Amino acid sequence: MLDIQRIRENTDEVRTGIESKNAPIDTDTILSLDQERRDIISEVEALKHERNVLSHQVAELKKSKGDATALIERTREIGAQIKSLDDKQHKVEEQLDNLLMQIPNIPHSSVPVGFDASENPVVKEWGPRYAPGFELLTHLEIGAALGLFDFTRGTKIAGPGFPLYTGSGARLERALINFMLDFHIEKHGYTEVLPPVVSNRKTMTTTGQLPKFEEDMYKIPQDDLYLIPTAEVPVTNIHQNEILAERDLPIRYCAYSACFRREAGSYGKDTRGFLRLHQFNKVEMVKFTHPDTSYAELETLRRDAEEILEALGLEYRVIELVTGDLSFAAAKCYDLELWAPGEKRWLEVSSCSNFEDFQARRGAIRFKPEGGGKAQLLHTLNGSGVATPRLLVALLETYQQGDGSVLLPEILKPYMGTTGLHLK
RNA sequence: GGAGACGUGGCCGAGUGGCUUAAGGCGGCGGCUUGCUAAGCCGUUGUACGUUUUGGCGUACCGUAGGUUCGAAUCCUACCGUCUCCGCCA
Repeated sequence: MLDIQRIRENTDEVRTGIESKNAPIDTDTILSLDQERRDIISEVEALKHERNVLSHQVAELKKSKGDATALIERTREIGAQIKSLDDKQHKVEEQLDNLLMQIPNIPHSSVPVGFDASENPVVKEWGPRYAPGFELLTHLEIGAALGLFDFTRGTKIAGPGFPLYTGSGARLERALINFMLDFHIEKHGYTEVLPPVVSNRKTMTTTGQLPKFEEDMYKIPQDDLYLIPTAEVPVTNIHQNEILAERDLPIRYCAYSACFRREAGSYGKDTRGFLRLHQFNKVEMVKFTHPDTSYAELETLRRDAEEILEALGLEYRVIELVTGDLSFAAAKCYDLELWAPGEKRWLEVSSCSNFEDFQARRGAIRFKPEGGGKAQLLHTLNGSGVATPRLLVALLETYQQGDGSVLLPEILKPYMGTTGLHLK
């Protein structure tokens, strides 16, 4: 959510920013509702002040056995006016809130202006192109040969997009999760958390999934809960409605969670194998930072994700998102993409974003400045570190051998017990 | 799922319709003292919104939302949460 004061005082800047995200914005309606709201408040507060004064006079009169009938009559009238103005104020505020909640975050000034993903610049490329002297298989062919997963039975159990990992495939999935968690904890100083995989309406609203993207979520109506699309949601809300000490910033959490996405409207795209799933596993990093350091923290966040890919020896590139491709809540975002040699394409495995105070305002996440003064909103950031399904794809396809086996990087040995996945 | 108890400031805790501008304490902050010394004394203390001549002024906030009343932390209703006991359960 944007600061209403910012919309009021820098209307043009806000409008330009929103339009660069290809989102329409009706600032006129917002500003007139804002004005109406403030007018009502002034009026109702004057009436409440009068009522308070008169009520004290009633108390005095009653104490001295005087006649308070006229005063009581007047106060009763004021009460009725207050009630009607209160109702009006609630209605105006509801309309205003609804509009404000629909407005996306404004891109940071460093973000290149562009219409869509086709204009995203590549800002970094790393690693050698893997070119063995044999015909490369896709992860689906490798997995089928080695018995790593079973999409047919996953579909039987739950439906398409819900994968069943089997044997070494299940262990490899678990190994990757543990490897990434340990890496971030030990090398990058994150604190591990293991959050609920469901969240309530308020929590989903803080991070920006609601109210705009209700259709993208799995919902449990009986209990008014949603399955989380990413650990970003519960972890960012750890400090919802809290005031933190400035000296405790930045706070860095990493979390494993299963993630659930309906992917409504994306049928036909990437439906094969692991490329797009309704349920997948991801290690997520979340930061709570001082506003002055959030962009430096975005760079190290991205670096923390890159190091996972480098430790696994996988070729990757970094994309900077143009304004038109930025998500609703993000002010700036990098995507990390792995090269999948079997699929012969780049696969997005991480998204590292700075949300500035957009989520913090929705969730009332603040810090108290060291030298005293008012609590102010902090900045939230998050990045995948990283998502497993596409990581698994790139890993299998990169490390496949000519004989149908897969030779995994040494760094996974402590987690897998072996580096070789062989045909039975 | 059933029964009961309880939700008050950063924390503890008093408060049964107007003398609450939420007592008192702890903690924090500022100052004084420097032979009460792992101390003592004094002062101070939250959030949001509106308004403003930037000094203030006003309004609201005692789990949340309604209601009763001239007036609600206090009375009523619903909901949420915590704790205890019972039931069920990995």
